[in-house]
Amino acid sequence: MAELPDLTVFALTLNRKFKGKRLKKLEIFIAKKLNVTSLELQKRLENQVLEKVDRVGKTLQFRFGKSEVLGLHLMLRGELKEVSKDQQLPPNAILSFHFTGGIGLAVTDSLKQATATLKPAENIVPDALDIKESDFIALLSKKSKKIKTLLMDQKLIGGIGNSYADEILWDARISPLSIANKIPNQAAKKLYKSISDVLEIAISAMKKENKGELRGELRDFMNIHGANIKKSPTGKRIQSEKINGRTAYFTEEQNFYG
DNA sequence: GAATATGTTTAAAT
DNA sequence: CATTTAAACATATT
Repeated sequence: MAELPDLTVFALTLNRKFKGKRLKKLEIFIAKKLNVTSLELQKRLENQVLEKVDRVGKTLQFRFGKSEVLGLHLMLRGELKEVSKDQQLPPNAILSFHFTGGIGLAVTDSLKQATATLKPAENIVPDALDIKESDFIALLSKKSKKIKTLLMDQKLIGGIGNSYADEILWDARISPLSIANKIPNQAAKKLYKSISDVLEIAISAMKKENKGELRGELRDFMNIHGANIKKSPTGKRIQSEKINGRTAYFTEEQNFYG
Protein backbone atom coordinates (compact mmCIF):
# COMPACT_ATOMS: atom_id res chain seq x y z
CA MET A 1 0.00 0.00 0.00
CA ALA A 2 0.87 3.52 -0.03
CA GLU A 3 2.72 5.03 2.88
CA LEU A 4 3.80 8.57 3.58
CA PRO A 5 6.31 9.02 0.73
CA ASP A 6 3.97 7.56 -1.90
CA LEU A 7 1.08 9.66 -0.70
CA THR A 8 3.19 12.81 -0.57
CA VAL A 9 4.15 12.33 -4.22
CA PHE A 10 0.59 11.38 -5.18
CA ALA A 11 -0.60 14.66 -3.70
CA LEU A 12 1.95 16.60 -5.75
CA THR A 13 0.89 14.84 -8.92
CA LEU A 14 -2.81 15.28 -8.23
CA ASN A 15 -2.31 18.99 -7.66
CA ARG A 16 -0.38 19.30 -10.87
CA LYS A 17 -3.03 17.50 -12.89
CA PHE A 18 -6.33 18.44 -11.30
CA LYS A 19 -5.92 21.51 -9.10
CA GLY A 20 -8.11 24.40 -10.23
CA LYS A 21 -10.35 22.14 -12.30
CA ARG A 22 -14.06 21.81 -11.78
CA LEU A 23 -15.51 18.44 -10.83
CA LYS A 24 -18.17 17.82 -13.45
CA LYS A 25 -19.22 14.40 -12.30
CA LEU A 26 -18.55 12.09 -9.38
CA GLU A 27 -19.39 8.46 -9.89
CA ILE A 28 -19.69 6.15 -6.90
CA PHE A 29 -19.60 2.44 -7.54
CA ILE A 30 -19.18 1.19 -4.00
CA ALA A 31 -20.73 3.28 -1.27
CA LYS A 32 -20.12 0.97 1.66
CA LYS A 33 -17.11 2.91 2.95
CA LEU A 34 -18.58 6.37 2.60
CA ASN A 35 -19.67 8.26 5.68
CA VAL A 36 -22.52 9.92 3.79
CA THR A 37 -24.89 8.76 1.07
CA SER A 38 -23.71 8.74 -2.52
CA LEU A 39 -26.29 11.35 -3.34
CA GLU A 40 -25.11 13.72 -0.63
CA LEU A 41 -21.48 13.33 -1.62
CA GLN A 42 -22.30 14.10 -5.24
CA LYS A 43 -24.44 17.06 -4.24
CA ARG A 44 -21.67 18.54 -2.12
CA LEU A 45 -18.79 18.07 -4.53
CA GLU A 46 -20.11 18.17 -8.07
CA ASN A 47 -19.59 21.49 -9.84
CA GLN A 48 -17.08 22.58 -7.22
CA VAL A 49 -13.50 23.48 -8.05
CA LEU A 50 -10.71 21.31 -6.64
CA GLU A 51 -8.66 23.85 -4.70
CA LYS A 52 -5.95 21.60 -3.33
CA VAL A 53 -4.93 18.08 -2.40
CA ASP A 54 -3.04 17.56 0.86
CA ARG A 55 -1.58 14.52 2.52
CA VAL A 56 -2.71 14.13 6.12
CA GLY A 57 -1.19 11.08 7.78
CA LYS A 58 -1.91 8.16 5.47
CA THR A 59 -4.85 9.96 3.89
CA LEU A 60 -5.26 12.41 1.06
CA GLN A 61 -7.58 15.34 1.58
CA PHE A 62 -9.27 16.82 -1.46
CA ARG A 63 -10.41 20.40 -0.83
CA PHE A 64 -13.31 21.51 -2.98
CA GLY A 65 -14.80 24.98 -3.26
CA LYS A 66 -14.84 27.10 -0.14
CA SER A 67 -15.25 24.51 2.56
CA GLU A 68 -15.78 20.98 1.34
CA VAL A 69 -13.14 18.39 2.19
CA LEU A 70 -13.05 14.76 1.14
CA GLY A 71 -10.62 12.49 2.97
CA LEU A 72 -9.44 9.42 1.08
CA HIS A 73 -7.69 6.46 2.69
CA LEU A 74 -6.37 3.79 0.34
CA MET A 75 -6.04 1.21 3.10
CA LEU A 76 -4.30 -2.01 2.03
CA ARG A 77 -4.78 -2.15 -1.69
CA GLY A 78 -6.30 1.08 -2.88
CA GLU A 79 -4.88 2.70 -6.01
CA LEU A 80 -5.30 5.93 -7.91
CA LYS A 81 -5.60 5.80 -11.67
CA GLU A 82 -5.91 8.55 -14.17
CA VAL A 83 -8.76 8.03 -16.60
CA SER A 84 -9.85 9.93 -19.67
CA LYS A 85 -13.41 10.67 -20.66
CA ASP A 86 -14.19 7.82 -23.03
CA GLN A 87 -11.86 5.31 -21.53
CA GLN A 88 -13.40 2.39 -19.72
CA LEU A 89 -12.86 2.30 -16.01
CA PRO A 90 -10.16 0.14 -14.42
CA PRO A 91 -11.25 -2.96 -12.53
CA ASN A 92 -12.41 -2.64 -8.91
CA ALA A 93 -13.31 1.02 -9.25
CA ILE A 94 -14.86 2.54 -6.15
CA LEU A 95 -15.06 6.19 -7.16
CA SER A 96 -14.34 8.18 -10.26
CA PHE A 97 -13.91 11.93 -10.50
CA HIS A 98 -14.47 13.55 -13.86
CA PHE A 99 -13.06 17.04 -14.23
CA THR A 100 -13.41 19.72 -16.86
CA GLY A 101 -11.26 19.02 -19.86
CA GLY A 102 -12.18 15.34 -20.01
CA ILE A 103 -9.63 14.14 -17.52
CA GLY A 104 -10.50 12.08 -14.51
CA LEU A 105 -9.31 10.11 -11.54
CA ALA A 106 -10.46 6.66 -10.47
CA VAL A 107 -9.99 5.13 -7.04
CA THR A 108 -9.77 1.35 -7.16
CA ASP A 109 -9.45 -1.27 -4.44
CA SER A 110 -9.70 -5.01 -4.89
CA LEU A 111 -10.38 -5.38 -1.18
CA LYS A 112 -12.98 -2.63 -1.20
CA GLN A 113 -11.61 -1.23 2.04
CA ALA A 114 -10.60 2.21 0.82
CA THR A 115 -12.61 4.86 2.63
CA ALA A 116 -13.91 8.22 1.47
CA THR A 117 -14.92 10.56 4.27
CA LEU A 118 -16.68 13.87 3.80
CA LYS A 119 -15.48 16.44 6.35
CA PRO A 120 -12.87 14.22 8.02
CA ALA A 121 -12.17 14.91 11.69
CA GLU A 122 -9.53 17.48 12.48
CA ASN A 123 -6.19 15.72 12.71
CA ILE A 124 -4.48 16.23 16.04
CA VAL A 125 -1.83 13.54 15.57
CA PRO A 126 1.65 14.87 14.77
CA ASP A 127 2.88 13.94 11.32
CA ALA A 128 6.04 11.86 11.04
CA LEU A 129 7.68 14.71 9.13
CA ASP A 130 6.44 17.50 11.41
CA ILE A 131 6.83 16.15 14.93
CA LYS A 132 9.30 18.05 17.08
CA GLU A 133 12.29 16.20 18.47
CA SER A 134 11.34 17.00 22.07
CA ASP A 135 7.80 15.70 21.52
CA PHE A 136 9.10 12.54 19.89
CA ILE A 137 11.51 11.84 22.76
CA ALA A 138 8.74 12.50 25.28
CA LEU A 139 6.43 10.12 23.41
CA LEU A 140 8.99 7.32 23.51
CA SER A 141 9.53 7.75 27.23
CA LYS A 142 5.81 7.36 27.90
CA LYS A 143 5.34 4.07 26.07
CA SER A 144 6.42 0.57 26.94
CA LYS A 145 5.34 -0.98 23.65
CA LYS A 146 7.71 -2.21 20.97
CA ILE A 147 9.29 0.64 19.06
CA LYS A 148 8.11 -0.62 15.71
CA THR A 149 4.54 -0.80 16.93
CA LEU A 150 4.83 2.74 18.23
CA LEU A 151 6.15 4.10 14.93
CA MET A 152 3.25 2.49 13.08
CA ASP A 153 0.57 3.62 15.53
CA GLN A 154 -1.46 6.21 13.62
CA LYS A 155 -2.93 7.52 16.85
CA LEU A 156 0.57 8.54 17.97
CA ILE A 157 2.45 9.49 14.78
CA GLY A 158 0.98 9.88 11.32
CA GLY A 159 2.23 8.36 8.11
CA ILE A 160 4.55 5.43 8.83
CA GLY A 161 3.53 1.90 7.80
CA ASN A 162 5.11 -1.53 8.02
CA SER A 163 7.62 -1.04 5.22
CA TYR A 164 9.10 2.29 6.19
CA ALA A 165 9.13 1.41 9.89
CA ASP A 166 11.65 -1.32 9.02
CA GLU A 167 13.70 1.01 6.83
CA ILE A 168 13.78 3.71 9.51
CA LEU A 169 14.75 1.31 12.31
CA TRP A 170 17.57 -0.14 10.26
CA ASP A 171 18.82 3.35 9.45
CA ALA A 172 18.84 4.14 13.18
CA ARG A 173 20.35 0.72 13.98
CA ILE A 174 17.64 0.00 16.51
CA SER A 175 15.95 -3.40 16.75
CA PRO A 176 12.21 -3.27 16.02
CA LEU A 177 11.70 -5.39 19.15
CA SER A 178 13.17 -2.69 21.39
CA ILE A 179 10.89 -1.28 24.06
CA ALA A 180 10.25 2.41 23.40
CA ASN A 181 10.96 3.76 26.87
CA LYS A 182 14.13 1.69 27.19
CA ILE A 183 15.81 3.38 24.26
CA PRO A 184 18.55 5.71 25.55
CA ASN A 185 18.44 9.38 24.66
CA GLN A 186 21.26 9.25 22.16
CA ALA A 187 19.65 6.42 20.20
CA ALA A 188 16.24 8.07 20.36
CA LYS A 189 17.71 11.21 18.83
CA LYS A 190 19.24 9.18 16.06
CA LEU A 191 15.88 7.49 15.45
CA TYR A 192 14.22 10.89 15.21
CA LYS A 193 16.66 11.89 12.52
CA SER A 194 16.29 8.59 10.68
CA ILE A 195 12.55 9.15 10.34
CA SER A 196 12.94 12.32 8.30
CA ASP A 197 16.07 11.11 6.51
CA VAL A 198 14.51 7.88 5.25
CA LEU A 199 11.20 9.46 4.34
CA GLU A 200 12.72 12.45 2.56
CA ILE A 201 15.05 10.25 0.54
CA ALA A 202 12.10 8.08 -0.49
CA ILE A 203 10.07 11.13 -1.46
CA SER A 204 12.74 12.57 -3.70
CA ALA A 205 13.46 9.18 -5.26
CA MET A 206 9.78 8.75 -6.07
CA LYS A 207 9.47 12.24 -7.47
CA LYS A 208 12.28 11.45 -9.85
CA GLU A 209 10.97 8.00 -10.74
CA ASN A 210 7.35 9.00 -11.27
CA LYS A 211 8.16 11.99 -13.45
CA GLY A 212 5.01 13.80 -12.42
CA GLU A 213 2.68 11.00 -13.41
CA LEU A 214 0.42 8.87 -11.27
CA ARG A 215 1.93 5.50 -10.69
CA GLY A 216 1.70 2.83 -8.10
CA GLU A 217 3.86 2.81 -5.05
CA LEU A 218 7.54 2.21 -5.59
CA ARG A 219 9.69 0.17 -3.35
CA ASP A 220 12.58 -0.70 -5.62
CA PHE A 221 14.91 1.22 -3.38
CA MET A 222 13.92 -0.47 -0.14
CA ASN A 223 17.04 -1.63 1.65
CA ILE A 224 15.65 -3.92 4.29
CA HIS A 225 11.94 -4.52 3.99
CA GLY A 226 11.01 -7.18 1.47
CA ALA A 227 10.94 -10.97 1.34
CA ASN A 228 13.40 -11.04 -1.55
CA ILE A 229 16.02 -8.83 0.06
CA LYS A 230 18.70 -11.04 1.54
CA LYS A 231 21.34 -8.64 2.80
CA SER A 232 21.46 -5.15 4.23
CA PRO A 233 23.52 -2.51 2.39
CA THR A 234 26.37 -3.37 4.73
CA GLY A 235 26.16 -7.05 3.82
CA LYS A 236 24.52 -8.44 6.93
CA ARG A 237 21.93 -11.20 6.64
CA ILE A 238 18.36 -9.96 7.02
CA GLN A 239 16.17 -11.85 9.44
CA SER A 240 12.44 -11.61 9.89
CA GLU A 241 9.98 -11.99 12.72
CA LYS A 242 6.30 -11.29 13.18
CA ILE A 243 5.55 -8.30 15.34
CA ASN A 244 1.85 -7.81 15.97
CA GLY A 245 0.96 -9.85 12.93
CA ARG A 246 3.23 -7.89 10.59
CA THR A 247 6.54 -9.13 9.31
CA ALA A 248 9.49 -7.11 10.56
CA TYR A 249 12.77 -7.34 8.66
CA PHE A 250 15.96 -6.44 10.49
CA THR A 251 19.60 -7.42 11.02
CA GLU A 252 21.97 -8.05 13.90
CA GLU A 253 23.41 -4.59 13.34
CA GLN A 254 20.37 -3.19 15.12
CA ASN A 255 20.68 -2.76 18.87
CA PHE A 256 18.05 -4.20 21.13
CA TYR A 257 17.01 -2.06 24.08
CA GLY A 258 14.73 -3.59 26.68
C1' DG B 1 -3.68 -24.70 -2.38
C1' DA B 2 -1.31 -22.83 1.54
C1' DA B 3 1.30 -18.91 2.85
C1' DT B 4 2.03 -14.01 2.38
C1' DA B 5 1.14 -9.13 2.30
C1' DT B 6 -1.15 -5.11 4.11
C1' DG B 7 -3.87 -0.95 7.83
C1' DT B 8 -7.40 -0.40 10.74
C1' DT B 9 -10.91 -1.88 14.01
C1' DT B 10 -12.29 -4.72 17.55
C1' DA B 11 -11.52 -8.19 20.94
C1' DA B 12 -8.49 -10.23 24.21
C1' DA B 13 -4.71 -10.37 27.29
C1' DT B 14 -1.48 -8.37 30.49
C1' DC C 1 -8.62 0.85 34.68
C1' DA C 2 -4.87 1.57 31.39
C1' DT C 3 -1.96 -0.23 28.13
C1' DT C 4 -0.35 -3.55 24.90
C1' DT C 5 -1.01 -7.46 21.76
C1' DA C 6 -3.56 -10.70 18.88
C1' DA C 7 -7.28 -11.67 15.80
C1' DA C 8 -10.38 -10.48 12.16
C1' DC C 9 -11.36 -8.43 7.86
C1' DA C 10 -10.75 -9.85 2.24
C1' DT C 11 -8.27 -11.21 -1.97
C1' DA C 12 -4.48 -10.85 -5.47
C1' DT C 13 -0.04 -12.72 -5.70
C1' DT C 14 3.70 -16.00 -4.71
